[in-house]
Amino acid sequence: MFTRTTTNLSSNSEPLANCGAARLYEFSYRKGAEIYGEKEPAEYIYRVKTGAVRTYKLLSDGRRQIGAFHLVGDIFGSTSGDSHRFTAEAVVDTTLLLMKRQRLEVLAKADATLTRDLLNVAAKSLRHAEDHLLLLGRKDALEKVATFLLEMDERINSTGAMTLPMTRHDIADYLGLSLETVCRSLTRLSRMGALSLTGDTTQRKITILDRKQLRSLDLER
Amino acid sequence: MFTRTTTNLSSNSEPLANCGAARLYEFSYRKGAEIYGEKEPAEYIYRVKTGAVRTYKLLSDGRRQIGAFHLVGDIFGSTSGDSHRFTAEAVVDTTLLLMKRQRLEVLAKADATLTRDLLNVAAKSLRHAEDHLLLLGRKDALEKVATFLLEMDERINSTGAMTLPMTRHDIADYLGLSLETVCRSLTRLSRMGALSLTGDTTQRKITILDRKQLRSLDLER
DNA sequence: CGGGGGCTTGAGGCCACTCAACGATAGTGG
DNA sequence: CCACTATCGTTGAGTGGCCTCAAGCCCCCG
Repeated sequence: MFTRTTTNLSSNSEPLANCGAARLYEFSYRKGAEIYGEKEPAEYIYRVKTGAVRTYKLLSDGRRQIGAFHLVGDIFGSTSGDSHRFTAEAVVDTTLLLMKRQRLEVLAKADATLTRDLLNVAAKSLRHAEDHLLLLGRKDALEKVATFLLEMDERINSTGAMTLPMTRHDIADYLGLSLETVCRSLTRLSRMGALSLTGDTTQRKITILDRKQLRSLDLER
Repeated sequence: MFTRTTTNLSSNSEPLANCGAARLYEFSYRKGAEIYGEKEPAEYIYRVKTGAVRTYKLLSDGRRQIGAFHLVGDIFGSTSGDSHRFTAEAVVDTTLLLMKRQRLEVLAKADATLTRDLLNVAAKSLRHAEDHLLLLGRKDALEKVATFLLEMDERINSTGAMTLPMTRHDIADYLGLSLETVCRSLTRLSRMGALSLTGDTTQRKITILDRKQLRSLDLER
């Protein structure tokens, strides 16, 4: 919850955890539902309670670029500007906690820790975007998919076994590929022994078998 | 300067302009000189007084992705984290104004406007990065170059006539293309009548002749 | 004057794209 | 219960856009 789930209030591990003073709202979205649209005024900050969210931009001819996936615990919508630059949609059925921006800013005036938290949230988004620039601009398909799998594993549970909430189409639009290329890259990685693909359409399960091999494709220095 | 160049202190137009209280340093860099390296501790915030700066990431095999160009007046290095995520280099001979991060943070504690400025600077970087994601992931070569020219025109003087400080190679690494493709795209745009290329190697001058045509290639909705 | 850096253009190849077909599963309504 | 449809994933065939390699030009500088 934006709230006191945690005993550790050190601002790094759980930013905005100590905001009991602000009113919290909870809201549920069906799979595919829009949470906010590009250019809408940014009224709330959100935290994922259950489910997953994608934020994206569109070109006028329909090409889509997903900027980020937000998983359980993630905070998003912190556009430090008046209006959103992305559209946000529920990837699966999703519950969010939301908090009024304005209220948060008022609180931040009196609370230096909260201010720092807000800056940290912004900085984290920036870091992610910057890493993604390198991926989109300079990595080939196999490298993109390998990087994606390592990112998701780390963010879901780091066990190497994951059931992805998003479709191949979503992954493709996140990585700047076609969905067919995502498929082919996964099969290739599977054939290389780096991972195993099990489950059917509704339960896409991926298990990382050889993390080392994936890391060798994820060659940031 | 980070200083009082401006009479308008409204935080939107000239963030961090009112920091007379903080000590300012001035430093010059030769063309190609490194300003800071990836993973170095982030000690300063910078503002371009004259010249231009590129910030980039490298893959271990040498592929480079330029994240942003910083022109006169731009503020950069505001990694709200301990260390830099990019390397910064002077594109041409450059003079920077710098200010200690730590000092700035101390001042920000007492000054809500300054805090807001810092958030705004971070937000602006984020916005730029997010726009660039769309470009890198979903635009073709001609669209990338058209978008680039419109961005540069707007940031330099909006007159349609500009002398770019960066090389074709820099542009390529910014747009996720090869330098040859950048060349070919420029020639194509020139042949289409959208712009004119004049000057020699040392004075790369580009004049936009048909802004409408460029905009139709820059099809964000 | 020779060398190096930057820009342009051409030739050819490859990677990722499009188009297409097919299998599997879930949901819907007769 | 069973077509019927829609959605998602996988795989193949063929194409095309961008990359690589290469050559040549111009300008500056030692």
